[in-house]
Amino acid sequence: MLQKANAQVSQANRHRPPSPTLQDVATAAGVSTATVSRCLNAPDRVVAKTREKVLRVVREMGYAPNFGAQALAAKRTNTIGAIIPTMENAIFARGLQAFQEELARHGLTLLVASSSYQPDLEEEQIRTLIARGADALLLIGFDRAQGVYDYLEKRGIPYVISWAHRGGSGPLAVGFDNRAAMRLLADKVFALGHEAVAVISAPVAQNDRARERVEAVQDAAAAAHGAGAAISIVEVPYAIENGARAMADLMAQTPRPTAVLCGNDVLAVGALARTRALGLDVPRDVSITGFDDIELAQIADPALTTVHVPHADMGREAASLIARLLSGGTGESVALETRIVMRGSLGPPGKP
Amino acid sequence: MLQKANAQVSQANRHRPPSPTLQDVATAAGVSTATVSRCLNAPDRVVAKTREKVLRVVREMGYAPNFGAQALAAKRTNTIGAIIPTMENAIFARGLQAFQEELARHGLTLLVASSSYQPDLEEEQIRTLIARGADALLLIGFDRAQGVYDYLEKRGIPYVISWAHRGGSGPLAVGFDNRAAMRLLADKVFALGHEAVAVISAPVAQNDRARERVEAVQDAAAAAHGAGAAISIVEVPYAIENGARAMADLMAQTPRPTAVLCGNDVLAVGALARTRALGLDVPRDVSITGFDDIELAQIADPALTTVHVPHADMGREAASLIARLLSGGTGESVALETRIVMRGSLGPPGKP
DNA sequence: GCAATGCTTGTAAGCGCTTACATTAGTCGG
DNA sequence: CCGACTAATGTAAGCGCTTACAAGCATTGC
Repeated sequence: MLQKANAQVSQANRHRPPSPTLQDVATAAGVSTATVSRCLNAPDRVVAKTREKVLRVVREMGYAPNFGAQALAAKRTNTIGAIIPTMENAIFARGLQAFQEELARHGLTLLVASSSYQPDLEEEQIRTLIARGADALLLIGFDRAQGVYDYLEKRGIPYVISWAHRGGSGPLAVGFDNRAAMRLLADKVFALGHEAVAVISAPVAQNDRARERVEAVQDAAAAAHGAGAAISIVEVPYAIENGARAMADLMAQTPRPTAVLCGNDVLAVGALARTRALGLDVPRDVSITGFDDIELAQIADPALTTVHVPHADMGREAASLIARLLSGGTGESVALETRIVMRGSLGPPGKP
Repeated sequence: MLQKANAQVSQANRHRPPSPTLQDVATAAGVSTATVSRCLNAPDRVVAKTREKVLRVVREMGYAPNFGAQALAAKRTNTIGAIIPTMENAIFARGLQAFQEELARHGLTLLVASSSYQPDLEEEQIRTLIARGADALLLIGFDRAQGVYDYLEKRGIPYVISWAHRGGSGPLAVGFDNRAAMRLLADKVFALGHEAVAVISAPVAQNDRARERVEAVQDAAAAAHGAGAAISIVEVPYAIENGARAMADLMAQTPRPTAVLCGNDVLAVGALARTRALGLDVPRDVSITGFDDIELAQIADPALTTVHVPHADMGREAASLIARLLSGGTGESVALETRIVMRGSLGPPGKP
C-alpha cells in the first residue's frame, strides 16, 4: 500500500536509520533479548546491576518497543476501545475525557469511535475496534442486539457498560439508574401541582436510557394522578433545534402543558429558547427541565432545573474497572448517584 | 432487542476456541496463505473465482486478521493519533468527532489523548501514541519544543497541525488564521467607538492560538488609537468560572472597560454571567465577545458576538489530508475561513 | 566440601501476517 | 500446436517481541 510516499514523508523516510530493536539493545548491553525484555516488563526478575546497565543502554539508544511485535507476542495492546453515541454532546465528551485520563494513569490508551445513536453503526464500530486490537471496550447503555453480546463473549473481550445501571446480574456496568433519577425529578414536578405534563425525549427505540427516563415520568404521573393520567410524548433526536421545534408543537396544543420534561439538557435548552421566543414566560407559563447538567444548563436563562449526572466519576470508575479486569482482577458493577439540581426553570403551574 | 448477557469475564475466557488464522482459512479454502492475504488486501491480484471461494470461507469462519501480526508484518496500523488540549471544550470535542468520522470513512481508527494544555504532557502523549503504533498524528497549534518536531521527523511520522494556520512553509496545517480572525472582530469593536478595551485570554505562553488572538487585539488597538493605546490583559485558564472571576476584576477597575474581548466562548460566557450578576447590562454597560461559536454562545443572554470557527470542516479536512499522506499522496496546508457572528453582546459604548 | 536449592540469565520457539521471489498455469501469435 | 510471455498462485523468509524451558551460578545445610 504505502509504496511511494509524498515529498514530505519520503524526505523523512530517506535517510532514517531503522529504530533500534530489542536485539540491538541486547547486543549493546551484552545480554540476551530475554533479559532486556524482562528489564522492561518485569524489572524485579533481573538483578539490580544488570537492570541498571540495560536500562542505561535503552535510554542511550532511545529504544522503544515495536508495537506490532509486542502485540503479537504478548497478545495484548494496552489499548481500550470506547464507542459513544457522539462527542457533540458535552456530557459524553467530558465523560470520555475523564475516562481517558484514568486510562492513561494505568498505562492504557484510548481508541475512540462514535455510533451517532445508530445500532448497526455501533455494531460495526465494535468489530472495528476489536479488529484494531482493543483489549477491552466501553459501551454506552444496555440496548443492543443479542448477537453483539454473543460476539463479545465469543471473542472473550471484556467490556463495561456505562451511562446506565441495573440491579441484578448482567453485564458489568458503571452508571446510574436512569429511571430512578428521572422519577425523582418527575415526582417533584407533580408535587408542585402540575397536571398537564409533556415529555420531549430522544427516540426510545434502541435507547434504554431515553426509554427509562420516559417511563419514569409515566410512572410518576400514574402515581400522582392515577393510572389514567396521560402525558404527551414527543420523540426527536437530541439537538437544540429539535427541542425548539418540539416545544413549539407542544405549546400549540390545547390544553397547553404546564411542564415539559426533556430527555436531556440539549433538548431542554432548545425548548427553553423557543418558549421565550414565543413570548411565554418560564416557569410562569410553562416549566422546563433537562437532564445531564452540562454547562448549557446553568447558562440558560432561566437556568435549567436538571438531573446532575456524575460524568467524570463515571468515566473514571469505568476506566479503573477495566484496568482491574485486564490485570486479571475481578470487578463489580458500580452504581453512581445522581441528584436533582433545582434552578429557575421549574416552578408551580401558573394560575390561568 | 433487549438482552441479558451473562457477562462473567472469567467464564468467557475459559474454553474459548482460538480464533481462526490466515493459515486456517487458507487450508479450508485449499489455497496458500499468500492468496488469502491477497484476497483481503489486493483483491484484483487474484482471479475472481479464487477470490470468491476464499472470501466465502473467510465469511463462514468469521476470520478477522490479527492486529498485532498485521501491524508487525505490514509496518502500519491504520490508526491515527490525536492529541488535543481537552475534550471538555465542545469546540475540540466536535472537531474531533468530525475528524473521527472522516477517518472511519478511510478505514482509519482514532487514538485519542489530551494534554490539558500542558506542553510536557503533550510531549509524553506524542511518544505514547507513537509507541502505540499511530501511523500519523493530529496536533493542535504550532507551539511546541523544537525537540518534539525533531523527534517526529526522526521517526518519520507524518503529522498535521490543526486549529492554526500560517502562510509560508513549515508543518502541514489545516486551520485558520487566529490573528486575522480576532483582528476582524477587534476592528469591529473599535469601530463602534470603544476605547477602554480589555482582553481575557488563556495563558499565552506555549499557546500560539491564544497569543495571536491577544496580539490581534493589540494591533487593532494600535491601529485605532495609535501605538500608545493600552489594553488590559488578564490571563486565566479556559473555564467559565475563571472568565467570571477575571470579569469581576476588570469591572472593578477604573476606568472600567467598555468592551471585553475573550479568548474563547467559555471565558466569555463566564464573564457575561458574572457581569449580569453584578447588575450591569450587556452591552449597554459593557460589551463582551467570545471566540469559537459553540452552542453556549447562542444560548447565552444576550447571545454572544463571537468568531465562528469551522470546527467540523477542520476535523474533516485534517482527516482526509492525513489519509492522503498515508496512501502515498501529497498534501498541502489548508486555510479555512472564519466569520464574525454578530449577536447581542456587542454594542456601542454606553454614554456615561 | 558437596549436593540441594533458588536465582539469574540464556536459548530458541513461536505469535500471525505480508511480500519478494519462485513456480506454475494460461494466453496468444505464428 | 508450440514457445514466449503474462497472470495467478505458492513458498518461505522474516517482522520484533515474549516466554517456557534449559542452563549456569551462588548460597546454604549438613
